[in-house]
Amino acid sequence: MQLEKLVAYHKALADPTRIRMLILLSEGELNGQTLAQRLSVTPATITHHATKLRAASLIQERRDKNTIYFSLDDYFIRTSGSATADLIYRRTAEGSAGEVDPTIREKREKLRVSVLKNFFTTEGRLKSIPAQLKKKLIVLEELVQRLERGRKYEEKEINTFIQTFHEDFATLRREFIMHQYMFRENNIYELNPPELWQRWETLK
Amino acid sequence: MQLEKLVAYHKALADPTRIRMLILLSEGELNGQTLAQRLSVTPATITHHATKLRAASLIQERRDKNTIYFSLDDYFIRTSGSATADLIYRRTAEGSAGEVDPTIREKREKLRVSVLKNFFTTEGRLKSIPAQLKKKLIVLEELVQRLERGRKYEEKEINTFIQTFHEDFATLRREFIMHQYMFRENNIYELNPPELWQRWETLK
DNA sequence: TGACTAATTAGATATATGTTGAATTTGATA
DNA sequence: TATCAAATTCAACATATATCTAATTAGTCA
Repeated sequence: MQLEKLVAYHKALADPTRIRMLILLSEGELNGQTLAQRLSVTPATITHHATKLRAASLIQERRDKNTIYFSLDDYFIRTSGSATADLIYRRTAEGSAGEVDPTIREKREKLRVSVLKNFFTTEGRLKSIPAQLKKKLIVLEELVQRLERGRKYEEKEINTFIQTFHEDFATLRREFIMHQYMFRENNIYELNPPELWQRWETLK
Repeated sequence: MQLEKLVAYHKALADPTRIRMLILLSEGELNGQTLAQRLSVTPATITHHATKLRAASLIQERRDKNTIYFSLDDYFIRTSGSATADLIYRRTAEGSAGEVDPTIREKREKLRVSVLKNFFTTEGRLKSIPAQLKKKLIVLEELVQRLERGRKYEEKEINTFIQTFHEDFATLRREFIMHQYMFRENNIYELNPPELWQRWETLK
């Protein structure tokens, strides 16, 4: 049955330790001992979780001597669009060391300007929602920065806000959440701190 | 913490009853009693699951007199790209009654021809993977129909097959799975029956 | 072969969760 | 107000699962 596979997939991702495992693996392959140490659990626990992640085709293994190295299954890495993959993949995009090459910064700014020019009308309305993730994020960030930090918004307010730019408020509202620009609780929306935003600059 | 939300989301979808609930709701809103009956559980169980689905923003509620009607949160409906949303949303796309307006059929054929023409070279190679879901599905279907029904493929075979059309075999292989054209078990790939395929014709 | 290391398995425990029937609450209506 | 229907809460149970320690297996290398 088909249903069961879906459930198994979500079960695999329904545990904090396993997600943290995937996040660690997104920076490169690691063996069981190391994973155990980094996650403060025993090797037995790693084996347990590895079994489930493997069953869901989320990780792969490679053996070298006595040691088994785990890594993300490319099957999984490729995803962007699921919030989960976002969280895990985002970190790999940019090395945690800061400092950006000035040439790179220039390029980014150029891209940003060009996206804004192409996707917004002269009146400032959004012509269409970019399909390409990087461009979409530029647009989302552009919109979201017009919201007030720390203020709580009703769903209706958000809808109205979005509609001044684009008719499809449901999609955009959802994208705000998915890419961590906002969060919602009991239908109240609020801006996330920018550290949590999915930033387009970090995508390769 | 951010991690916890992700986990909660996956937990919400990590139960067969809840997924079946969402599938039922994809055909329209239903109240608790009806859901209970359709799923062969008690109303208490529905309340329990509804609480979790609501917490994950997957359903909405509307009250009419004494009765509460549940429906999918548009937040969720919009998704396409996650296999889960695929499974749930697919059913809503085309009314189960068959028969398609011949004008519509013509339009579809035109779109298909145009996509094939635009995305394939004259040598039959794939120029690029369409970003738009509908077009992507046309391309995927075009590729996948060249595979043999009922035959089991090694991962390497699939890679080789795909590479005759496009270099990025990892992405395409993944798309085959995501959109239900194939399934895999222990790294053996096999075609799904066409009834399971995500068909582009059913997208509006 | 024997010593060593990484991984896995097995058994145990605590916690989480899906389900139910019974009791309670909520809202509508006669 | 009394009554009815739908939903929710509560208490109980069974099952699943995350984690650990200890024992075992697998594989390497001197």
